[in-house]
Amino acid sequence: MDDAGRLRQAGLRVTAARLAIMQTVGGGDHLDVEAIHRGVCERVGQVSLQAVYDSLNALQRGGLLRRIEPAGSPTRYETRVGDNHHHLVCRSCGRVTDVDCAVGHAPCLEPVSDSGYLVDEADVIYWGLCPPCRAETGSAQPESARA
Amino acid sequence: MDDAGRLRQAGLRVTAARLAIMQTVGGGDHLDVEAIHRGVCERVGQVSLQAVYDSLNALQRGGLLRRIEPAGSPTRYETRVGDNHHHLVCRSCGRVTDVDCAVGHAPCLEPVSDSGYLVDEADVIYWGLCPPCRAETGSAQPESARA
DNA sequence: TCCTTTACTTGAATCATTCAAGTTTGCTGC
DNA sequence: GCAGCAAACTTGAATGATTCAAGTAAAGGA
Repeated sequence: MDDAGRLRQAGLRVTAARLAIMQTVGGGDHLDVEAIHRGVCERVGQVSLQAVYDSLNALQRGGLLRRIEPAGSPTRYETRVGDNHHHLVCRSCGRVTDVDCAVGHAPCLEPVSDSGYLVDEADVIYWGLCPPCRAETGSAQPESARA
Repeated sequence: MDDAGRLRQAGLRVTAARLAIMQTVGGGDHLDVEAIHRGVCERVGQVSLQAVYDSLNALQRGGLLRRIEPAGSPTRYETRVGDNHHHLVCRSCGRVTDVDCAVGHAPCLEPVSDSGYLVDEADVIYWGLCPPCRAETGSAQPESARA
């Protein structure tokens, strides 16, 4: 299905701004709101930043976009939704990279004890240095991850 | 070792404010900065909010506190550091609950492909509803976690 | 006890994000 | 194809957690 169809299916109206958002986010790499706004304006002319925020929220609620919010850095968005993947985030430059779950359908992501919580999602973020930033700082070989 | 000793070991000066922060965070349950500030003032009288922010950062850098930053909610702190535990966060009330890693020393937290990243930490947050909020909203039985 | 460095105070600034009110536009029904 | 309504968009302002800056106070080694 195309973006317009997906929008309708989510009960959202099809507008130039929203199609441009889908294209921009889909063509980019975990873009932040500012970058999305720039991309949208390049495609369809002036669109207000607030419209971008509003649409991003609507698209996320509708399941067309996934929101990524690494601690201490602005929100980013991606079009890869509904699957089982996590993110590597660079501490130095903020770059975000997709990484598949180590165990397929995330059995280890169900907490041993859920303490009575009704769990509906598990967010996993790996923190580290991306290859370019590693080269810059001359970091040693990888250690293992600790939780 | 007591808090004063831990502070010195981290190369930090021992002050009434910092000891009060350690006590407050240790005695509380994943408190946010405002709550920590209140607790500190109760213990040692007026301390500026900025001093609390500054000390929390210093204590975190020194490894005496762990910072928890669930997406979309203010930063929280805890004294349980250096072990392998994750967090359950309630979508409704924001409550944070500790949960041990399902697999001991987090083998599944090493990404399949680290894409060349030098990974040093993995953050895992489970999102859901805590028991009281579940009761309020009359939610059904738990689903399994998806990543 | 002195001196240097670190911690703290007060006050202002930042920045992502949200709220509010009014206007425009997509789209359903006629 | 047109009317009407709700959703989307615009402009402008507000919010709130966090940080920055400059000056004062106090910890702790010499």
